[in-house]
Amino acid sequence: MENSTGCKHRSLLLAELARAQHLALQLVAHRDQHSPIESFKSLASNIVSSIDKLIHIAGSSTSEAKQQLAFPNTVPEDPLRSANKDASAGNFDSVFQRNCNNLSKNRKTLPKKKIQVKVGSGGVAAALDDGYSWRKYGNKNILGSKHSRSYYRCRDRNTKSCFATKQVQRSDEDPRAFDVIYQGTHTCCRGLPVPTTASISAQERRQNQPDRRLQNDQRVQQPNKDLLMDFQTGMDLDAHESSLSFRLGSVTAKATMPESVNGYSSQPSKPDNCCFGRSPSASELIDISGSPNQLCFSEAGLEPLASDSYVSDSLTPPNSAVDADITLLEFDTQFGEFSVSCSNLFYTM
DNA sequence: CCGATTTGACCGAG
DNA sequence: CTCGGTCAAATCGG
Repeated sequence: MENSTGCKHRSLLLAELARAQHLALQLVAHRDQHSPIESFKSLASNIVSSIDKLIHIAGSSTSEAKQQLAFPNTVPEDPLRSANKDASAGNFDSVFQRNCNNLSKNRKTLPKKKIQVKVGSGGVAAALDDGYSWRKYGNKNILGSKHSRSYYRCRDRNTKSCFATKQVQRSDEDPRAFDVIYQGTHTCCRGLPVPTTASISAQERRQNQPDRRLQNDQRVQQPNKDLLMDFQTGMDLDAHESSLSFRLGSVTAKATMPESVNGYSSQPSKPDNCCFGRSPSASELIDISGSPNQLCFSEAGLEPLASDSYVSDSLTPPNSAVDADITLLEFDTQFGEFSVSCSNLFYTM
């Protein structure tokens, strides 16, 4: 239940979000009109200020909400991806250059996506299997926690420079639950995940699937990029109603953020926000979190960046006022409905 | 032998 | 100084 303070916070937040959106759109317009760099900088500065305000508003509610507001339910952008985009953009911003230079140093401060998985009938392995291939690189006893935390990084870290990492720790409250913290997005396009299954340590894989080579062969799947490319423009983000509408093929849909997002309360067991529509009886789950799949504000509203344009375009200042990562498309093959999980809604300058 | 995990050491942030 | 995150040598197992 939301109290009056919560309502007030929400109103403030939404108003400030609307302002930030307006500024962002102005920024885009300035780009196209080839306005002087000073006005561009001024707008950028205002947007930064607006975001700062947003963080403070959220922060006055809870400190956790503060982080949630800055990077709501997010699988954060991979630092390497930033570096690549930076490089391809040629000149850009020193902030991203620093990200590139201080990859490991900044990782700690990167936004995280925390989820909680429960061990079901499939066992620990199935509960923790997210379809990606991880290599354990550390284990640590955490102060105040009964269970140690395991550190994993993507197996393609060296071969494909995929810097995605995750931490797995058994919950103190519920021994059947695991807290999983993801950092960075996969650039390896490996393992396309059926969300109901998921990631396990190599040790756990061995325990359950003795033939590792077979496992390795099976895990290489390609993301459904065709669907991503079919994602059409015509989106509209309504900051006042916290909704996102868009079309996919002939289907028009509207997503409304749940209370947990609007009220900035934390619900680790329900990491996906922006979901909508009825629960499909026959659904096809497509996780595209490993793909470049950002939405980008433009004059036309909120629209997706095509995979191919992602690297070169999405971090160039004029084109990237507001981004959102889609991590999950849920398509109901029976009813033609689908839902989108926006793991990220953030500003890039 | 090779690849993966374990584990103590190290480093940086707070 | 403490603690979380990472490194890398040692160890394990197929």
